[in-house]
Amino acid sequence: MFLAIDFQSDIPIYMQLKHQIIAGIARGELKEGENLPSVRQLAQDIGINLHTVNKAYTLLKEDKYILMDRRKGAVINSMESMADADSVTRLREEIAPLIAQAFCKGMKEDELLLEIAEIYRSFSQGVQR
Amino acid sequence: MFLAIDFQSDIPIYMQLKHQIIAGIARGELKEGENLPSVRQLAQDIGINLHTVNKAYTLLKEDKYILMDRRKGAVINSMESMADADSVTRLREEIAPLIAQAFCKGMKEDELLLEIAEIYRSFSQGVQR
Amino acid sequence: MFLAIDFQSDIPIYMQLKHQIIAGIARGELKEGENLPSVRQLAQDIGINLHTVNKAYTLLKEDKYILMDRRKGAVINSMESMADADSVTRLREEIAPLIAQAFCKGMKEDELLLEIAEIYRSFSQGVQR
Amino acid sequence: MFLAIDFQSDIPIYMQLKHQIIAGIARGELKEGENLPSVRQLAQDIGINLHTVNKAYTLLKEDKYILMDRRKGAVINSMESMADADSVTRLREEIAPLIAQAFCKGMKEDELLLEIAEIYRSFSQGVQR
DNA sequence: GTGGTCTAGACCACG
DNA sequence: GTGGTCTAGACCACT
Repeated sequence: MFLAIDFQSDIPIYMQLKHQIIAGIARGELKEGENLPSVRQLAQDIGINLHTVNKAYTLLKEDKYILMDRRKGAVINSMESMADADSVTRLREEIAPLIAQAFCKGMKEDELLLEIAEIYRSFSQGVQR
Repeated sequence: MFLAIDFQSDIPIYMQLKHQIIAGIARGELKEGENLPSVRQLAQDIGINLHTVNKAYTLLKEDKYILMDRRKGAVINSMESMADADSVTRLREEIAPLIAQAFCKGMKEDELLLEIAEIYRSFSQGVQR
Repeated sequence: MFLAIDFQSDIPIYMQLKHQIIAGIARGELKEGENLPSVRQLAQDIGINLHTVNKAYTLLKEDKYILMDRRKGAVINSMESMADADSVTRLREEIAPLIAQAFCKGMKEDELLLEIAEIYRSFSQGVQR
Repeated sequence: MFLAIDFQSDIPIYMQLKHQIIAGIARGELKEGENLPSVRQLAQDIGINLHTVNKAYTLLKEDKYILMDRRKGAVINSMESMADADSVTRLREEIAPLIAQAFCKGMKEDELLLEIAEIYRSFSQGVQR
């Protein structure tokens, strides 16, 4: 899987990392049981600090996307184990401001829903839940 | 309009302020040409520093939500003037990671679309575009 | 002569006023001996504060563009009386940063000179010096 | 690169800073990829507050002169990336009032063009575009 | 009285 | 050690 980090972005690197790994899971590029590179390895590959990768992995673990195994390192969790009502509530709160902005910026309801559906499908394709 | 700031949140105050004012516009509580309180006034009302309010106003101005009128202070812009292709592109990029998370967390496509539609309508109600 | 003030501009109103009156002189719309509206009149016409117009007139007088006559009010000065080596030196200092920006923004020398010449001619047309 | 700030000037310090850094780029003293000092470092060197330096850097970033790299701090952008049609339009509007003044102050067209060309060349010397 | 500028100092997020 | 955030207080430009 390819990770593209934008060092000029105002989104912290560890957050970009987290987002891209989740996207990889959603697209089915990272499957249950699959190993992520070691913290050291990934940090070196991207050219970032160890701590940064570590923070991303820690957050992914807290959100149940991965499991940290002392021997095998970071492993993708099963889709069933990821599901979590609390997270969905948090997502709802995070998405509302974006929708308000979309509305103000002139997006119609059906336009917005079409876009969202398109993005959703770009992920769910080929992933067994 | 009522502004509720969560001082414990990890979202910066100026960002919460920005979000809530945009939500106010989307809900039609703040209409074109209407004045926002002065930075000093609002800062005092909320109990924060005026520079924090100023930062929120500056961002809102850069994103065309408000105008800084030299005579009247901060004024809500017209919905037409807010529209902007660049912002929509930026929104798309911000929303994608949230949808990937929603998918992983077990939300079905129609569930998601239903939620989004609901939020959208909670805004667009009673606002003339 | 028509004065268009942008109340949203980051350029102070008195400065916009000054610029536009100088432009009027340069375009020959305001000729030597001609009267400017009274401070009161102009302030009311544009919908701004008395002090703001006053400040613009004061600056124009300091820079020799107009004469303040107790009986006749503000009067356009003669082009000969406006000339002033000091102002030219000040202009040079003000224009240099703009040229540095033009260069960085990719303007070629001949492009820049062509533009400047065009602007210059849009003024000098029909004005006797 | 040497930065000379005039604390008596009516031009804000952050603006002088911005101008001088742009001039440094135009003169080729600051090249693509080169690092600017950290806000703290520069603030201390000049003897001003770090927030003032920060404001200058933020403006330079918004105008594409520099990039804020999360790992390396402020970095000079490539000349190609600086180019931007909007900025050129804005420059045109800023330069027009100065030309009107130059005309009124008695500068002839060829005098003006000669001066501008001289300033332009003082910048473009030794800079690869 | 308004926003803009500058200073100053604190704490935190980031790398 | 870096920039980002927030607070606080001062002065000034502008209207």
